[in-house]
Amino acid sequence: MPELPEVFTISQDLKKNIVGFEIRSIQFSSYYRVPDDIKKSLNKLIGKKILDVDRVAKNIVLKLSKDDYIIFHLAMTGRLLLRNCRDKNDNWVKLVLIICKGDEIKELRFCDMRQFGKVLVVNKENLNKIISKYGLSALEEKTSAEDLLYNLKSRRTNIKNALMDQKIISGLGNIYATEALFLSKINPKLPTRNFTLEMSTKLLNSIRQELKEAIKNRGATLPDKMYVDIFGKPGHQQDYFKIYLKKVCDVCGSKVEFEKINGRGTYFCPICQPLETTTSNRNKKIPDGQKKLL
DNA sequence: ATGTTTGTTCCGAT
DNA sequence: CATCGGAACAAACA
Repeated sequence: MPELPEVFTISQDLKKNIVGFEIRSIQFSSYYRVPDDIKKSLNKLIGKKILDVDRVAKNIVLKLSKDDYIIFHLAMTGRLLLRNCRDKNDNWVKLVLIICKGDEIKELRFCDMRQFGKVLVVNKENLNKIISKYGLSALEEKTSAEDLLYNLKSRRTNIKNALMDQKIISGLGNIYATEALFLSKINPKLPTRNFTLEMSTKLLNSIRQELKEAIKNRGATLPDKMYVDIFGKPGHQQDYFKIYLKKVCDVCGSKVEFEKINGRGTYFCPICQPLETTTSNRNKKIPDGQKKLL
């Protein structure tokens, strides 16, 4: 599940709890198919100190001494759990960083049921290369509605699909893209080509509102309980979903539509988020006679 | 049993 | 050649 709010929560908690620790050893699970070169580069990090923890898009980045960085991407079902050595085993453990600070020893366990998650060791240069592949940062103040509009217009697809594209704007996944579209009353199937600055502004505000609320609530844990924070605790944003998993629209009471859009389950209210641009056209522009090429 | 599932990457089609 | 969309990746659950 980890989308930006979940990754943010994990990264923030790690920063408070493991900065200053040193990597003492690393354990790999026998079934975890990690490439040998990554295993090797991880093993070279033994003895190094964790200087900082950061988030880049949906990646968690541990900054180590001497220009080394560990990047975790949790994909769909990845977890990072901070445990004491005596704590009972966790499910689906891929690898464990055993870290210490003085006499204090802790384990950072990277678990992943579906094994889509990734771990990578890079230097600053390669980290920057990875960072540069991502699009706008939703939470950064300097990201403007004009920037978003420009990126959206560069693609020929629907808005839902565009929001999921990390090269356009990074951090959103299926849940928060769905929620932000509902908040801004935009139909997920609306072509990005039809966007106006007014819509982009509204959308960016909704994205920020949604992400900030979810961060405050420490992310969302779905009924499958896959996402938990580093202490194994669920988030609470699922209690504040406005459309995701809903049957009835909170706002107007009509039946929520569920449809696969680009392969991803999407919830939307056909009344609050009409596809026809009849509502909210306060612009004086004449609605463009769109060619409906079939 | 078949169809779902929070993400990303790759490949084929256009 | 660039872009888009779907399949694949793997495992558990209903």
